This record gives sequence, structure tokens and C-alpha cells, in this order.
Amino acid sequence: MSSENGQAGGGAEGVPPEQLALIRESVRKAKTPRAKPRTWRGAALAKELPVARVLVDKGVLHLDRYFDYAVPEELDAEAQPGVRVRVRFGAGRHRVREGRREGGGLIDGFLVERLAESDYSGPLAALAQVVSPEPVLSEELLGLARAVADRYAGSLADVLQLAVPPRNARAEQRASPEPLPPPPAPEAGSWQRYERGAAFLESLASGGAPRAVWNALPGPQWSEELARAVAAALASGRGALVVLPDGRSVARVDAALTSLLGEGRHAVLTADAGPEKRYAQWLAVRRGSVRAVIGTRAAMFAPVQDLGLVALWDDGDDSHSEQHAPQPHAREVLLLRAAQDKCGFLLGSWACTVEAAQLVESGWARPLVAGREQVRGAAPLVRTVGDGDLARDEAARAARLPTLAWQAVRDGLRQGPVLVQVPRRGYVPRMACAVCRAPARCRHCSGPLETRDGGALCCGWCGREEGGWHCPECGSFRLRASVVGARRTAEELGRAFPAVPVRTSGREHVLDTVPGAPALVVSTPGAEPVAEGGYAAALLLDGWAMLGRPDLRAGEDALRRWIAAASLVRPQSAGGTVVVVAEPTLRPVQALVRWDPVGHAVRELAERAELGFPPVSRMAAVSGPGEAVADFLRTAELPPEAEVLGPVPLPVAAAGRPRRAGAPPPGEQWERALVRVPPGKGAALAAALKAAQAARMARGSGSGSGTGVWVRIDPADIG
DNA sequence: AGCACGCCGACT
DNA sequence: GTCGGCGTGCTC
Repeated sequence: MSSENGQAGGGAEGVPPEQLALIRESVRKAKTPRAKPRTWRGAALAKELPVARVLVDKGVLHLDRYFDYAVPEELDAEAQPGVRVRVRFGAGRHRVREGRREGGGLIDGFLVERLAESDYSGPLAALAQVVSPEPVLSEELLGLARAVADRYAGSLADVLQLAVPPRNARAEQRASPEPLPPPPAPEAGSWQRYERGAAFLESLASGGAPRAVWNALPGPQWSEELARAVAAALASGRGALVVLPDGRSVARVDAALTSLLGEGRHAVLTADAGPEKRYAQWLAVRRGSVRAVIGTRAAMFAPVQDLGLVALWDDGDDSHSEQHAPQPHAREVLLLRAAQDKCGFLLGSWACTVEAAQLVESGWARPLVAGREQVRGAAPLVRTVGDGDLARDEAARAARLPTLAWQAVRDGLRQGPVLVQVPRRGYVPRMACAVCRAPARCRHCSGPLETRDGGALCCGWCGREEGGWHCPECGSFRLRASVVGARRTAEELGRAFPAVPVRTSGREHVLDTVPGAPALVVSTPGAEPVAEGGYAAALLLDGWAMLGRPDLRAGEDALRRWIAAASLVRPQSAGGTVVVVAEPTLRPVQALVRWDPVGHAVRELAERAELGFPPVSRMAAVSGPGEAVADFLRTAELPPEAEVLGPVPLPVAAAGRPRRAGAPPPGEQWERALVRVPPGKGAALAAALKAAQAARMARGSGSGSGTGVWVRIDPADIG
């Protein structure tokens, strides 16, 4: 053993190891600028780079930094950057047993870097174990995770939990297949329908990094178009990654890729494969055996080597929001990836989010759109029935459905399947006066009134039951809930066309496809089956419910769901007709009629900019017990531009309902403040919130102790 | 979160 | 003198 590596280093010759801890204070005072790696007696250290910088795998914010450990000689070869390690961690008793210092428990971590010296002046503990020599955490993945953690005021360890799947020894032992040579560049195919479609593919195929927001034409070609974009990136010798909102869309792109490139060129990363298979797939990607990845949101971190393209389909779908801390959105993660890896970026949807419009407006991405004549050729005819029409239409009131809608369904059923889009079950709309449409509110707390399963009218905030409601505006005693009406309407439609089969698709039972024969297909938004040859008609019944939501995204969301359903309908030239039951003067309804989701998003963006709403400004939500929120806001050193809105009381959750992350426990009164910063100050806001949170945690106001707060960047359902 | 260190009052 | 209270701060 060399004295340099032994406990005798640093001028503490002859001091028994137990006493080193005692003199640590004086060592620190002496401010040894760069301590030689010292460890406790006995351990011979690696000759080269004897220090391992380790990220300790604890999602706690105040531990969100690296810790240095000594590398014992026997672990030297395996202790490479990126491997999983186990280390002793914690301010436990510094017992010395069998010549080794022990303290705290063994916890997992990642080896981030090997160094010649540590800048930590205390004695280093040794790595306890290298879990496996597989370098799972590449520099790129670490950089991405760091960027995501910073963006979302979260800890690196939390993000890595999302990015690196749990180890499976059997999968690790299996050899991954040999990589295939790049395929030839694909034909442009239906990309030719877009003004810059072919150019986009050519740029990818020749090694470029084009960035586009793609407004997809209605119809089924989108999955093949995505496959061609992947093929183009592969043709350049680089990799590609596509993130999709659900298993059905993954299956479609999977099929498109297989038919375009054959088997073996792409991996499918979804949650439903078992842990061993999933990890094996992930390893094959990391090892470079497979260069293209498709999958749902967990795939956004897939360790594709030498990325040429990241693509996302339908970013407005809320399943792109990760449910686990710090709840990153796939679009934002892929944006960070594209910036970091300098690769191509493709954000595609039939609809258009405000965020997508912003990417174009800022000049970061270019629009990839079809000309108006292409849109007219691909979209169905859209007609509206508003409340006014409904009131004037005597027959409609009796039949509970406007004449126009009946006609569309009847005519459609002569040509093929007809889609009826109804609101999700369990989705509770706001109740309103049936006469004057004034929202029905709780007389105690002004919360929204809802009907429970039993049919009783209750307040959604305070839970009080409302026995004798009458409208404070017009005195009417009649309430309206269009959701109930829509379901009943769908049932009545079925009875009205007894010769036609009725098929339903919803949360519990999602149909993938339906045949091209006449049928009524009743579906909730997002569960619409694809009809062979397209639907002859669609009836969109939940407009009132969707637009009535008190959410910033209500309009955008309603339009997106309508567009998604209407995109499954045949073009107008083939007789495709869509009837939407919603007020025709409303902006999203007009955008649907004109088939102009991009225009809608651009107008929304302008409005958000004017009002200081996200995504133009960045927002964060701070929620928790009122005292904790107030204390957090008092102590946080927010950037000077930050504006604090609230705090306001959050609705009290009724018992028995599933509790979302960041929501108060049932019966507890929480408050929520929103913090807003102007464009460009998002990073500063996140950093300030993270620092404040870390300081509070270190002081013992952890989330478990009841005084903790939840911090969420880009909160959903605001205002 | 744990857990040791440290600086104050009652004890053999 | 010294045992032990919990308030503070660290974990390589």
C-alpha cells in the first residue's frame, strides 16, 4: 500500500483512522485546496484517475450534486463513466470495521466522471461496488437529463429515473444484434402534398438538421409520412426517434416503418412490454444495434446514438406529459434534445398547439404545411348547429337533435360508417341554466355544480349538496348538462336506425379499426377507431362540454379533438360530412369549419402574449398548505421580473376520488400561487424555485412533514 | 430523511 | 466535571 493513498496522506502521519474524523475540522480550516484522494486504511486505489464523481440516486433536491468517491484498485477497470455503482452514503457513524470506513447505507448511483483529484477536502469513501460494467448513462443522456432537470426545477436523479430503466441482468447478458447498414433514401411519397415536404426529407437524408412544425393533412397518411422521415434520417447514417401519444399510434407507425424498411431496423419502446424485454430493447438502442426508436413518452429519453431526427406526433395530447416528477412534457424534452444534439426536429399534428405556433413564430422551426387546395381536397365538409338553431328548430327540440344532424347521419349511413363523438364518461361538465345558460354555481362558495353518479346535484369545490337550485339570473328551475344529453342522444340514434350495428369505443374498450360497412360508431375523444375507407360522416356532440371548461386550453383542446375525429372522415369530394353541435360564432368552431388549426393557434398565441399567459410567459405553480406556500414565497429569491399571482384556495378534493400528484389530500385545504416571468426568464425562475425548495427541504420541511410545497413548471389547467 | 456535532442546564 | 437535551447542518 502506498502511503500516498493510505490514511497517512495529507500530513496526518501516524494518526489512527478513528481520529481522522476528529481532526476533520482542522483539515477544513487549513483549506487544503486539492486534497489527494485519501481513504481509509487498507484500500489500494486505482493508479490512474483514482477519483470517481458519482451522482447519488436520491431525488432529493438538496442532494442534487455530485459526490466524489475513491476508486479501489479492484474496481478500476469496471468503474468507467456511465456505469451504475453502489456507494455508502449518509452522515452515519464513521465506524471502522476490518480496515474500512463504513457509514450510512448502501445506495445506488451513477459514475459520472473519473478524475485525478477531488476538490473535496475531506477523506473520500471508496466505491462499494460497480453494479455492472454497462455504461448506461452516456454524456449526452446526462446532459439531456441535466437540461430537463433545470427546465423543470427538478432533481437530476428524478429525471434519470425516467430516462434510465431499471437494470435487468438477464437482458444485459444477452448480446445485441449487429447493426444494419443505412437504408437508401426514401421516395418523397405523400410528402409531396406539402410545399416543403420533399425538401425536408432531402435535407434529413443528406445529413442536415431541418426543424419543422408539420400541420398534417387529414387522413391516414401521417404514419407513413413519419416513417419516411425516419427512413431519411437513417439514410444519412444517423438515428431517429419518434414519440407518439398512445399505443395505437405507435402500432400504426410501427406497421408503416416495417412496410417501408422491413424488420429489425427500429425498436418499439412502450410501457406494455415486460421489464426484461424493455431493458433489452433499450440496451440494443444504446449499443447502437438499432438506430430508430418509436414509442410513447418514456421513449423521449431513448439513448439513440448520433441522432439525426427527433419527431413528435400530436403534442396537444396530454399523455405527452410525464406523470412523474418533475413532469416534463415530451415536446419540451425533444426540443432540448434537438438543440443539444443539433439534429432535425419534426412536430406533427392534424391540429396545432399554441406552443407549436410559437416555435414557428420565433423562427426556431419552419412551417411544413400543405396549400389550401390540398386542404380542401382532403378535408370533409364541416357544418355547425348552434344553440340558436337548436332553439328555433321545433323538430329538433322534440327529437333532442337538430334536423341537420339527423340528415347527416342518415345520409352518411347510406355510404358507410358514421362516427358519433361523445364526451368521456365520468367527465363532469359545468351545469348551466337550461334557459339563459348562466353557469350553475354553489350558493355557499360559488363553486361549480355537478351531478354525482346518483344524480344528486353537488358542489365540485366544497362538496355540499344542492337541493333546490334555481337560476339567480332568470329564476328558471331547469338545469342543462349536455353530456347526459349526448350519451342519450347516441343511444337514441341507435334506436332510430335499428338496421345498423352500433359499436362503441371508449376508455375501457378501445376499438382500433372498424370495417367500411354502414355502422354507428360511438366513441369518446381520442378513442375513435379508424374506419376502413374513412367515415362517411361524423357527428361531434360534445362541443358545449369541451368549450365550457374553465381552462386556458379549452378552445385549443376542443378544436384538436374535433379535428382528430374529422380527420378520420372522407374528404368532401367523396361525400364526407361533419356536423358539430356548438355555437358557430365561437373561434374554435370557425377554425374547424375553415379547417384552419394553424390560424387558430396563431391567434391564440397573440392573445396569450397580450395577456401574459403561457407559453409566451412562463408560469410555475406553487401549491400546499397556505402557511407553507406563504413561507415559500417569502423566502424564495425570485427573479426581479417575477410576478406572483395569488395564492388562492384550491378546491377541496372530495374523498374517494383518485388523487393527482400535487393535489391536496382529500378534505385538506390547500392554496396555490402562480408565479409568472416574461419570455427568456424561465431558466432563472426554475433555478430560483429549485433553490428555494432545496433550502426548505434541508431545513426539514420535507414533503412528508406536512409543511412542504409542490412546485410545478408549466402547470396544467390554470384559469 | 437520518444522524452526528455542539452548546446549554441538572446530575453523580 | 460530565451526561444528555434537541437545534443545526451535513451527507464524498
